[in-house]
Amino acid sequence: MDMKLKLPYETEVSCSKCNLLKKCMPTGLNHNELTRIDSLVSQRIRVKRGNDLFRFNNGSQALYIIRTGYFKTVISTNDGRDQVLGFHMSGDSIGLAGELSDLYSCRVTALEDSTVCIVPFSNVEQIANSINGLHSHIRHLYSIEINRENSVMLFLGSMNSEERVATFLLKLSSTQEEHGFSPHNLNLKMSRYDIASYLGLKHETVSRTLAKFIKSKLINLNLRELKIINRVALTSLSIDKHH
Amino acid sequence: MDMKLKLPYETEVSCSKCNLLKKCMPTGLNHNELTRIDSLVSQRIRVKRGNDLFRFNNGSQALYIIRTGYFKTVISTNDGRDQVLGFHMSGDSIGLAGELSDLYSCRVTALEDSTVCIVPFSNVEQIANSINGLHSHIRHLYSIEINRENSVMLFLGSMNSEERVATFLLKLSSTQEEHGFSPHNLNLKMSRYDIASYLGLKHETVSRTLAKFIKSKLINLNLRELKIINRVALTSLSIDKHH
DNA sequence: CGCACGGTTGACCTGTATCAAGCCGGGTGG
DNA sequence: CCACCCGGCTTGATACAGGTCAACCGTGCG
Repeated sequence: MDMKLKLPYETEVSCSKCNLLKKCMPTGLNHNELTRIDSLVSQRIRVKRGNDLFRFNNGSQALYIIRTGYFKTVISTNDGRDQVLGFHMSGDSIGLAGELSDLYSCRVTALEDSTVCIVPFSNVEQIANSINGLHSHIRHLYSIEINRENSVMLFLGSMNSEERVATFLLKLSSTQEEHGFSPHNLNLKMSRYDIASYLGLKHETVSRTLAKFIKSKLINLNLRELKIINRVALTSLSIDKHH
Repeated sequence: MDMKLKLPYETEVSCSKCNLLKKCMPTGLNHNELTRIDSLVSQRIRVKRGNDLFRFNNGSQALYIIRTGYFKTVISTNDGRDQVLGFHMSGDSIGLAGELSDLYSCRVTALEDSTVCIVPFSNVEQIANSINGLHSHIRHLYSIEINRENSVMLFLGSMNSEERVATFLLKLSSTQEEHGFSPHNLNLKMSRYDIASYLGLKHETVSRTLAKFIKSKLINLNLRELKIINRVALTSLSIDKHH
């Protein structure tokens, strides 16, 4: 199950040369600090599609930063219920929850072949004081995560199925755009089941809602290739009636 | 609206003499460190029931630690929809989300007269390096919050109304117990509307579900005085079938 | 004292779940 | 290379949980 493959892999790069650096570390580091950054990362691993990026239940206490690929995080109860908590792509940090409650188990599954940098908090602790803004950067990562979860709670708690799906698609689209991809053509990495779980719906409802969007010419959809063709209408369906 | 009342108030105490210290700061501080802790708190304020503990949208960047009282956090969209994100009592930290997204506005409302200590992160930044474990303690606070939100997403995403209400009551009960109160007699500080919003239900549904619980002798209820009389049955209704 | 708001309960309606059947595409083994 | 199968997905028919609308009551605040 735990199919972390050790290096080497072709994309092995130091942090200081990584093009994700500005997303994953504080900005404005001087040369001195930059050279220290590399020592934060204890490991760079590959995770193959369908496999879990495991977090040992206690004490792991590391930040997992996605270099390439796509993940979902899933919480499950001991009576077997699952809930997808989120999707994550390159530049995102996961593992912030740290020590987990004993009530639930949480796993992080690769939805495509991925590479991940592991930053143990103990390393952060050791050198953070000598790197300007690293602590507040970590805090920033946390607050991003909390804000993300807040908006998930919002749609889980108060939106109907159309609003949920529309919001989901728009969010996906803007994330794509931030990563330099087209905001109109989405390549869904997750199954309808994953989407359904994430949105608190059943997969049939997701299918039907997407079908409705197709019929009313808001989107085109072929398998997992989705094209947004009427963003305005989609936005007016979603909860955030802005831009 | 922003009814923070300045000191003095009778419960004015230094951190080092505060009985919440072990909950709100790292444990095992030496005397030297203890004396520094007080300088973390920039202000201790009162918030009267019904008033908001405001957070200025950007840059506030402070930790609000509840000394006494009870709060709810609410997110609202610009189209007027509200979602209660959580309830908080003494010892809890709020404001971890820090800078908020521009999409939603978030407020923290006192459900009873309360007192709050304000710890600006800038103060933390200044002295954290000289206090052992403060940084990791702050991280711990974040991870508590994230875990809390995860479990909210779980019931918002996958539970029916009975499970939601049962889980809610049991969670309330165990929180009470942790604070040294009876786990059987709950004094609900929040309205049915608040509960409903939190649980992603309508207030009528909350009422009816509670009525069902009363009829089947799981609880007694009079206004906001709630007594758990069949905890086992309640637990078997809730999602976590453990202890 | 009275009013407004929180809460309960009933009757009815609807959105989403549930159950079921069938399709398609990709991966596997013969 | 083809056939098969399985899992992901769609679509339809039906059921029901929870939402909606409405009336009413109690209580606590002004």
